[in-house]
Amino acid sequence: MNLEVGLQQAKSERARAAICDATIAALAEVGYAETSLNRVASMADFSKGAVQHHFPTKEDLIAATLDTLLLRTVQSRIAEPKSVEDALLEAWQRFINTPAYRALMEVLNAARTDAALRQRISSDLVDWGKKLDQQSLARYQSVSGNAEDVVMLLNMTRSFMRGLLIQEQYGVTAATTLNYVRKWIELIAPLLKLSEQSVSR
Amino acid sequence: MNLEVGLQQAKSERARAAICDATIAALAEVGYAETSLNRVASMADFSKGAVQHHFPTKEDLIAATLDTLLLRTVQSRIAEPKSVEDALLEAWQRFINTPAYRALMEVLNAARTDAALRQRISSDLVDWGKKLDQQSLARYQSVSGNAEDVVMLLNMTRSFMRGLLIQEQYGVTAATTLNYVRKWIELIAPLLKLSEQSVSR
DNA sequence: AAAAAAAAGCCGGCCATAAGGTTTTTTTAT
DNA sequence: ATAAAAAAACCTTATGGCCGGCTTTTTTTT
Repeated sequence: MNLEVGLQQAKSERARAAICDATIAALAEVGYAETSLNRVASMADFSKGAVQHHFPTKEDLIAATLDTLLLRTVQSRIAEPKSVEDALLEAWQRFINTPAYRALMEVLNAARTDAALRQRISSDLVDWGKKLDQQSLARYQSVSGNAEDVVMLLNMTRSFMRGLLIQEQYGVTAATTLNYVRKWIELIAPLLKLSEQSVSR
Repeated sequence: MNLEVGLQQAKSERARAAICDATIAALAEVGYAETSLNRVASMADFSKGAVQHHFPTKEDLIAATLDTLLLRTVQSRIAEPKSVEDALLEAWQRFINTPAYRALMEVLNAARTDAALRQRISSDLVDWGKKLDQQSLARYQSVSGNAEDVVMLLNMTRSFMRGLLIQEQYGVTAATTLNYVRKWIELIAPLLKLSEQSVSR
């Protein structure tokens, strides 16, 4: 009767996932500095000891959370886009302008000044960047025929959207922000076209 | 003999400026969370008591520092630009890609999740945004003749550059980043032209 | 005497460790 | 093969060291 190989392992896995989810929520809501073990524990409905059992140090917790975050953003599939414009707008609405991406930015920002954390996560981030580039190449083509342009334009778009998230706070309405996104797309889209089979199953 | 109206006042003013400078450096180097009164005091070569005399609470310190930061970035004059391209590149190199701007972003990011701080600084930030918009209008014109476009394009440029600062950390070289900047300038420069008297003395 | 600066002390929250207790898995012995 | 024993994993609670922010008190300067 070993259908469920590792009842305990499964439980453990569930616990780790729940804790990482709570960490993401905390990062998005209160930022990196306030994302304490205490807070994460109470948000995940575990004791602090449980959290520390699964993730001995805070760095471990953050690194693990970042991994699930990166994985999630890469795996997020976009419904068959009709046009480049649609695809980019979707990217903003369902990929960047989300709590999860805000959590990601909190970690990135923290890593800027925390050398240990930066070292710990940098290789993951580099891999992630490469995956995103591959994804760009798979989904888009440059009208100029230059593959490098595709990667560049998509990275620029992500940069722009990240920048929007920061500006967001001071007197710029969501509608204005959306206008900026549309304008950006208007400028960029003519340089791109969708690949034939843009949906990879 | 009141030639020096407030000798003490002047000294106090100098102390405040030095403390704010130290705060900016701390924000840029170690981030918002680690910018403690202790650290600022030691960096500015004052006692903690002195810092707290001038800025009773951390919020006061941050708010004052932000003010000098905003003032400084607005006042930063750009040497008579030869072209739109030059002007935008200068904006990146001497305005955005600087420790001071990084310090500013630390405050902005902290304000996202710190309601009290956000409330405290929001009006300053809104004013700052307006000043930047005015500056954009004074320096640039849209080839379409539409003034709104100028404001929008310049704000988009700032967003994009902010986003570049974040990406900076993970495996993207400074040269690549500069390439992105150039590409963006290449895209939007044709939509803008310099105003006649772009230098307001 | 008033303002500025320095020093000292308190409070609270953070991360980390360690000592139990409970549940699951593995090993051993019959 | 199966039941008991041992080991391991999981989780809780308690504890301690540390540090940042705030307040109060003392000293220095003007």
